[in-house]
Amino acid sequence: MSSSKEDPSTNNAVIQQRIKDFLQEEGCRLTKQRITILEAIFSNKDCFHAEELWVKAKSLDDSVSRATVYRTIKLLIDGGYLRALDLGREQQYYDLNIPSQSKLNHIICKDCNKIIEYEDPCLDIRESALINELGFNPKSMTFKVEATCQELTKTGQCDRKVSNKSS
Amino acid sequence: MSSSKEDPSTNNAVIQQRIKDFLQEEGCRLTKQRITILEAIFSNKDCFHAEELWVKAKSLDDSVSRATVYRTIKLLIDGGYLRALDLGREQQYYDLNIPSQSKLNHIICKDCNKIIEYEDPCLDIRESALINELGFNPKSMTFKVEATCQELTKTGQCDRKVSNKSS
DNA sequence: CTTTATGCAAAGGGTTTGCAACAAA
DNA sequence: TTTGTTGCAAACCCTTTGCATAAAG
Repeated sequence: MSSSKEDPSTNNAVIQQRIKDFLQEEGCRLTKQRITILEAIFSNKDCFHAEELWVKAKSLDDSVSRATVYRTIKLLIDGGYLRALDLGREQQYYDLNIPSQSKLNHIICKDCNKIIEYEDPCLDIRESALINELGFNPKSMTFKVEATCQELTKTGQCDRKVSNKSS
Repeated sequence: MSSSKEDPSTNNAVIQQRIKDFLQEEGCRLTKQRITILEAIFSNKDCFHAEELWVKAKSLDDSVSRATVYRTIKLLIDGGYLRALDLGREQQYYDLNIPSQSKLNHIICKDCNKIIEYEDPCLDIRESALINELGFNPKSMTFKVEATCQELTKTGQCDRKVSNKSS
């Protein structure tokens, strides 16, 4: 019951199909660029920004332009399939907004610059209750932590960081 | 003991002086523009963005330019007196980074577009512990909630929102 | 006086948009 | 065919920066 791998609602192929259905219901066309961008999104583990997504999509189909990536991202956000994260000023980050896959909380490692997503249901429940007491109905919650890596501090390297010993 | 009004460390005039001292120690000059911008910052209740601060400062001294506002903000962030908030993509928000006054958590009201700051020590403690267990030393934490206003939903208006009955 | 700070306007950088060509359906 | 979509490049918007002038110390 705690395994989500068998849960069809978390199967990427199923979700991808659901998004395609959504697009068609909306009267949008399933262009090869949009399909490519979807594939690029699902090939990402966690969150990503537009430029990353464009590079990935472009590697799958060279005809994909930045503009289409931005337009598709907006489309998917409107449909509720992607979520914007506001993790930094430089560029917007996005991730899949599938309830069973959404990890609302982010650690930005100041050492390796990676963004680590993690879940904390306690946090969500507690904050929902608290916000509700303050007179609001929460629609989205994001928790961002900037941190340094203990492993890197202790051992001089960590799994997340590409080894910088050689070179 | 729970009153912070008498605590000299939270007295705006004292903090403002401390910032001036800091600037001089750093070899910076106390120009009238910087002093004006400081006054504008302290006349704000909660967080603000650069444009708001510029408008406020300009109303106090018409000679203050946007560039100087941005440069002063950066100076104060470097000194640890202001903090950048990353509440949205459009523009950067800032607030005073005085421990006793810092409210790390923000509700962005989707109805009135106001940003409400609130404190939740439990949240900070819990998350610090959790992040630490994950192998990180947290340096900064921000929690953002987008929400709708219950009062506005129920009564058609709320105190935060400027009345939209007339007009 | 010396040196830092300022205002202005132009440059940056991510994102959006107008438009003519293009391709789903 | 028809209508929505694309790529391109220009436009946008917030923020930063180069430079000549101004002013703090």
